[in-house]
Amino acid sequence: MRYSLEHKAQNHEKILSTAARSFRERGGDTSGIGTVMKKVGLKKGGFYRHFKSKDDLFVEAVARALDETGRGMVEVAKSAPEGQALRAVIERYLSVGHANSPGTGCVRAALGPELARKPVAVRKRIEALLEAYRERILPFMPGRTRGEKQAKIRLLFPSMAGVLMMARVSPDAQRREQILMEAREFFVKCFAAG
Amino acid sequence: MRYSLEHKAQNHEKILSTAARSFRERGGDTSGIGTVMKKVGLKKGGFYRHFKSKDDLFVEAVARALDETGRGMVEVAKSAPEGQALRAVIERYLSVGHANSPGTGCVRAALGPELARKPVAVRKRIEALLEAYRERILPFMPGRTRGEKQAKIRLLFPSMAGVLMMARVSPDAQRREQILMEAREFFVKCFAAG
DNA sequence: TGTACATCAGTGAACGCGCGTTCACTGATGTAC
DNA sequence: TGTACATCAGTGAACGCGCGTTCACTGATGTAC
Repeated sequence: MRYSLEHKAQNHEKILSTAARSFRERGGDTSGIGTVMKKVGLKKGGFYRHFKSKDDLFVEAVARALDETGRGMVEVAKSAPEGQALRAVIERYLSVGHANSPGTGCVRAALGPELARKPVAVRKRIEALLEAYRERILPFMPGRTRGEKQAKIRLLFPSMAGVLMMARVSPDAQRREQILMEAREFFVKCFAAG
Repeated sequence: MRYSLEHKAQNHEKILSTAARSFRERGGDTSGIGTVMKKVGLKKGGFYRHFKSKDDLFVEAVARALDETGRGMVEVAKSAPEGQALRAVIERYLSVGHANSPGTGCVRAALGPELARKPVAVRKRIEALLEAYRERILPFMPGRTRGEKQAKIRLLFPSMAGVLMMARVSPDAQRREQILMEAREFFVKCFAAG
């Protein structure tokens, strides 16, 4: 049967947000279309009324995830006390909460190596999404020139992603907290000094 | 037919080293036993005379990879000029060569999120392997106490892994080089100052 | 306003495919006597 | 030293399974007249 335009938009949205979470939680290769569609409450055959292919969904899910987490970071920065924006961003990124919730967290830490393995065409699209993310963070970055700020962001976020990713490997919650704490101190000192 | 003990040891070794490379290049989920065995020159059925399961191979391959890259880092450190050991390690880790050869490179940057998704039992084994890696690097780390040195290593390597991993996402070779160069400067300044 | 028709989101079954794993079998090597 | 036998690495075929994708079909909704 036919459904209303609103109905379709709602399901499209559900598939996208479910995939964005599932990919980050399980990895793109381990997270199947069938599983995603089941969570949405549809049969997997219906998937192709919404997306061209799984690869297509993957890139859109990455886009969605980067948009949401980027927005989250901007919110954190904006609600921080005067001059503490970047510190707040770093502390949020390297929080225990972020480490324990990969499904709603940073794409870099959840899917980094997978992104690196994608064909160049896909990596170009992803690079553009990462660029947009950096652009949002730029206003909260110290530095004299625009280029200097960008360089710092290109260093800070991948570094933090690496720490977060490896903290997630640790089976010991206390150790994990300790690593994150030390990393927060370090990155705040190096990037948000003052 | 039966084969000599030496013959078996050789094939075991071949499977392990081929898997260690293949997993890092393609990811553990995307790299099948069939593919690995074909590269070795055997049929996939023969795999189970050498390993209990794919999971078993995965952990052993990670162990092998960490051992080899750890040894490589120690070699780099030892052949560096007086007082330049850690600088040499950082420069090797964040080299273009390392970025372009994930198959022979650091497990963290190639498989990090995948490791984080493994069950606790597996993560405990991997944590022990990472601990052994850190232990090897320890002598080249500045710091007053053993704990201080360990803390620095736990921060430095995951951070570098994140940068390397994200540099690999960049489709532009020049941009990739630039990021790595800036990161080398940064980490040398912060960890191997002097 | 009422009627006829086109649209198309979702279903359910099927497709070929590669996966990890199992198993009966082979036959040269290692071992026991 | 020579013979009989056990071992077991590797083969090849098969297993069930879930994957991404396709497609004929359904039928309520949106559209045209």
